[in-house]
Amino acid sequence: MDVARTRLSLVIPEELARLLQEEIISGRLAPTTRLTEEEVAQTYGVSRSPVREALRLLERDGLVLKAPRRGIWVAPMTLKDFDEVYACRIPLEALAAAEAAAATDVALKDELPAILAAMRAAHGDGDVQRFFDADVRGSTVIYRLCGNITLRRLLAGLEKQALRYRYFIYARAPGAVRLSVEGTATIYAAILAGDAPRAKAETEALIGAIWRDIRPAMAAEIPAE
Amino acid sequence: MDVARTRLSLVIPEELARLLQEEIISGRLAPTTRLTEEEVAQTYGVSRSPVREALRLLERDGLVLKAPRRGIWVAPMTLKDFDEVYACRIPLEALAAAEAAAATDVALKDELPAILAAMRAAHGDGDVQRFFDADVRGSTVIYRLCGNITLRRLLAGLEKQALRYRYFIYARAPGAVRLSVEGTATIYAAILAGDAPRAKAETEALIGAIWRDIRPAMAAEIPAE
DNA sequence: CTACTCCATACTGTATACAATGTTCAGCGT
DNA sequence: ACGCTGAACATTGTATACAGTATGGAGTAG
Repeated sequence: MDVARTRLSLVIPEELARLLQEEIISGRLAPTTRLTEEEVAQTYGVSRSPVREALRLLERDGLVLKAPRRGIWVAPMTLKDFDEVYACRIPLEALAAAEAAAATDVALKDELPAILAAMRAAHGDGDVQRFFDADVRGSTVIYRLCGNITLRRLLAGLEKQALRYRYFIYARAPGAVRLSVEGTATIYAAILAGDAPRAKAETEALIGAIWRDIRPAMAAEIPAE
Repeated sequence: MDVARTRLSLVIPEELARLLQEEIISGRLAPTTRLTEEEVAQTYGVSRSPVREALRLLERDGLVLKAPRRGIWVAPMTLKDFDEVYACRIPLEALAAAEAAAATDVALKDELPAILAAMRAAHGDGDVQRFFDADVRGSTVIYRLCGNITLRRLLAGLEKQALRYRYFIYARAPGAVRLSVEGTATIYAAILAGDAPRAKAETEALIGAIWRDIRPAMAAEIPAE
């Protein structure tokens, strides 16, 4: 398919992983769906070689599960997995926020207000997709600010799993977005003020609050494990 | 090479990654060494396909760096990277220890004393390699105890980077091993007692102490970045 | 009707061939 | 002498062919 080839032109495995990742996070590729290399390859008009690499990348990010000689499936969404992701996010995102607050890259910090505005606007319009795009951009800015490449690597692997659950809930209960928007505003303020301990504490508080807030709805919609 | 093929018989990329990982952690493959796929393939008597997958795995674990179309290098050891790894280890290892303390798998917990004994014995003999083998086994037991698969995935990627620095220092200043042995004893005691908060606090204390303890020697031996 | 065996099939894993790109160094011009 | 250009080379990226294994269903025995 020529359209796919064009979009994949730079580095096929990474681009392919990004496309598949969007499918999985948005739920268009349902949990436990079987992915065969040949089918993915034909869908995107490439051979199995880059597909295999893309699937390894998705495995690294926890979006697919792989069993040797048996195949690959979209990772199931379970309450256990949800809890695990949030338990790990709290300390890691807090660490990232603290380092971001201590950073000196003013130009990068100045992007945060615009991102917050975009989140608010999307929230006002009830546009979940746009809210997510802004949210992801905000995370990216914080990761770049903190400059800890190792932490960035770890968070990249968590963020995608987390977004999957957040997308799932927000698409069903858009009201839950408000909690995220307001908490994000508080965190950005702390980062802009250069207050690392407060950025850390506010991040721990927000992620913990979101966790508690959406967990009951999650428990009603997905299996325990 | 037949010997290599035999050792690689199960799942070649994973086995290959494990062998290369040992080479890197032990320093036999020096930082910034260029790795060409063909050369690795010939060394182990396999084709480039599994080699490429193995190198992706090592990239995931932060042991090699990859630039598209340009090649792969053993990741450099720098003070910045060292600091990053330890900053991330503190909250993640502490979380793992806390969950391990709360676990109920008595059979698995009972393995800890033997592992501690092995660490002490290796320390007594000044055998760095054996100390590390025991240390890694201990980490594995804790990860299995805590049952948080997501956390396990994140730590697996950190542990290898961390071991590289620890191996580096211990091989030069074996006395630093004592700190690790005694701290580990305290943590294991907390886990066996089912005291999650103490396991968490002791782990934070130990990793922070090791960090501070070996950092000056590290600063003298490796570049800042 | 059930359970077990065996075979066909589909898919993953590995090897190899081919394409494309980055690097290096000789040769030329300034 | 120095810098630039370009072509040969080395190496990665992709496609395809082949090998080996897990799965599912037909067929048969109990």
